[in-house]
Amino acid sequence: MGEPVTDPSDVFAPDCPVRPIYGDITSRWAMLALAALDERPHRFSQLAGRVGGVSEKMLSQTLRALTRDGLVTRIVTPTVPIQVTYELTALGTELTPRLRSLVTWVADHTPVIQAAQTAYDADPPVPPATANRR
Amino acid sequence: MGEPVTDPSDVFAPDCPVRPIYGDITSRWAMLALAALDERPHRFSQLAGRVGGVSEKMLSQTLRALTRDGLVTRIVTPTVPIQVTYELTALGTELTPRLRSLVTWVADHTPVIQAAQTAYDADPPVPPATANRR
DNA sequence: CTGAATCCGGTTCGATACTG
DNA sequence: CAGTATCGAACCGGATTCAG
Repeated sequence: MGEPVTDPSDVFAPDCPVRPIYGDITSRWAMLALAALDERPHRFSQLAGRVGGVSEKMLSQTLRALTRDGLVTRIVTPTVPIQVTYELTALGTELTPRLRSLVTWVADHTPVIQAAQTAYDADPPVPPATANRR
Repeated sequence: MGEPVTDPSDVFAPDCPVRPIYGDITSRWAMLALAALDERPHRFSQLAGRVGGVSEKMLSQTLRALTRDGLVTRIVTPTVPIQVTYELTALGTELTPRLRSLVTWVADHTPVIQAAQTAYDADPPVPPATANRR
């Protein structure tokens, strides 16, 4: 009966609660939004401008997820037109250094990694042998 | 002419080379594969068993990307049946601590974050007020 | 200005079957 | 054992449109 069905605290378990949260945090735009907010609070449109390539939809969606996770605060100033500012919460501030550490590492090693990619692409291991040589 | 079109070294630039690499590394299964390999080398089927919920296709695809990035080594032992072992490269070993730091943080704060989610869901900000109150 | 809602094509994902 | 081929299902993400 009481087996090691799946320990919720085990990241390797399919239903580990850490997975979805990790997904929120490492998502394509979340990393950039958090990096921007780590510099200083931003308004929606400022973020949209800072995070190159993001659509309003994705930005909105990303910010909502981060706000829901308690990493970002959404502050509405009832001016007219209305104004909304986003800033990191204490929790968010605690997280960003680790995220930055990761991003920085990747940035620092990008040349090496790109070299590895080029080498790999130049001589693809186990090439499409099975692929129909039409 | 020569404007600050987009600085490749700027993560906020849409074409920053760091983005795709970052994507490889933080992808849903990459994090788990790297975590497993950080413990010790694994064979394909061992990884498939360790990483709960991953399909062979995704595992294969993930490992190929990591290998291409120079983070993982693929070692083929021509026994019969053939045997393939994956292990971290020096580069990969350098990366995993930062990844672990991130995962550990999330794991440690999962309760708090889940509480935030629950609170958020209980009282959705700007609820469908506009939604037709028929 | 700040988003939410909708439409919708393209990509990704997972399950299964099959090959070397 | 270690993957690849295939196919339908699910999700992602952009453009557009509209409301508060």
